Amino acid sequence: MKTLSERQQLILSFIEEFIEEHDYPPTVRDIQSGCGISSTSVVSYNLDRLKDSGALSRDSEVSRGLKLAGQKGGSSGPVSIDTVAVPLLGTIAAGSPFPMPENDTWSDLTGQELIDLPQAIIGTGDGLYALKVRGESMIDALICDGDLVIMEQTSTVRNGQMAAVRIKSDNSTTLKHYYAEGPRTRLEPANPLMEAMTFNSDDVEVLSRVVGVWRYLG
Amino acid sequence: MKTLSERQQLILSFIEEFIEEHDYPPTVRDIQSGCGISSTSVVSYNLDRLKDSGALSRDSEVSRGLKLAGQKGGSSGPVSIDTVAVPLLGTIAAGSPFPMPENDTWSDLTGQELIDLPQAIIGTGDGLYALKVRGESMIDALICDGDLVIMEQTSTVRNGQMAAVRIKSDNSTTLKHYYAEGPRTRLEPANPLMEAMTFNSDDVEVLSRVVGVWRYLG
DNA sequence: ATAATTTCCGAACATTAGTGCGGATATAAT
DNA sequence: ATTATATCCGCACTAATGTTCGGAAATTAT
Repeated sequence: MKTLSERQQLILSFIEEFIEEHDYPPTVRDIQSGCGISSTSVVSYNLDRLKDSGALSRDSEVSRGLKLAGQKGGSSGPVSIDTVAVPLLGTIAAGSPFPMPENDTWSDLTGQELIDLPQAIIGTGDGLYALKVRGESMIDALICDGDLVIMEQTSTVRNGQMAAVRIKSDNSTTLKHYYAEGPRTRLEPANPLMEAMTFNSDDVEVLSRVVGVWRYLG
Repeated sequence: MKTLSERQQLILSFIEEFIEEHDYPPTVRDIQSGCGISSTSVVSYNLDRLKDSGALSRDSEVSRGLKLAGQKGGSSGPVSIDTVAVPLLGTIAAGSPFPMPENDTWSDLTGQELIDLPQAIIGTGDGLYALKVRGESMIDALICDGDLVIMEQTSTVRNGQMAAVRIKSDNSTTLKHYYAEGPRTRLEPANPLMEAMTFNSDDVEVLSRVVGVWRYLG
């Protein structure tokens, strides 16, 4: 996709702010003066470019006929808050390969099932994805069948954080609290009743960080 | 306050629907044809009445310069979805009394901390409340320190559901899977490695049903 | 009934606001 | 350099749109 020019980004953010303030979209001339553009035709031109790029839709010959892409309709009824959509990439089960967001996969997330989580408890949601747990293989991590695990794709975690780690020597993947201790790395189950284990640091590979766990009991 | 005429209510609902569909307000003439009104001036007249009654605000000499009263500001960035606010009533820890939403408490929820959960995964949210877990006393239920437990106040649960139950004879409260088996009641820990226990049915009291568990690992 | 008030009508009117067009400038490709 | 291509400029044109106004019709008050 073509990148948006500086002016187009300016226009886009101006439209956002204008709607935020007035609850209706700006006119071409509002954008003109708001973005310091010399001619209305230039605004019109760039609006068409933005339309081509899919950033917004435009109703022809309609004043303020702008709609930002991804803008949800007005809401009544229950309260609305900001949420983040997290793609559900697959399931984890004992023995099965650990699903990871590959670069190829990211671009083709269309049709993926999405999990909506409140932004307040999840953060920005950048690089997050979700996995559904199958089976009881994660009992040590206090995670059971049916749980939804929210993960952040990263290879660096701080000590004490929970992560999906792969033990290269026996090609297994588990969720453990991670403690790098120089040449050795200690992996500690969430269940304090279980024993921790240590490995050579170059034998463990961090695949993703565990951000949260959601268990729903209908 | 003066009651709105039939035509004014019609106009009001038309504006709502129009915004719902287009994401920008209608023009005077949109309203005219949409509500079958003979003259634009009549629309303008009634818009002024609606403005007087506070039902909407109007920007003078601005096309589509309408804003419905009580309309939420437009949202950019993360998507907004319907959510349910659940009050956080307190904490559960080993030995401490189990917090329950008393009738008195419900009426005075002002200032209570609220947890927002997506309606899609929580349901209507009726009678729900949240508790924060302190300590490791719930390990058997695969629940650890810091977890947020979402509960529904009810005294009737179906077999297999997880509930907060009180054992009268020793005045303790735990979270267990509940199985009524005639005169005896079996309580089964979520952790399949642990043993189930059975009690006389009139010795166990169901306090609340466990709807969900949320674990956040910053 | 009569008067006062509200609501409606139709038709202009005056801005507001989207679009088109010739040409100037820039930016990228050959 | 030279051709394409993308942006920009100013201006005019026209459609879209809010407003005004005299008077009719309906509703309410006295």
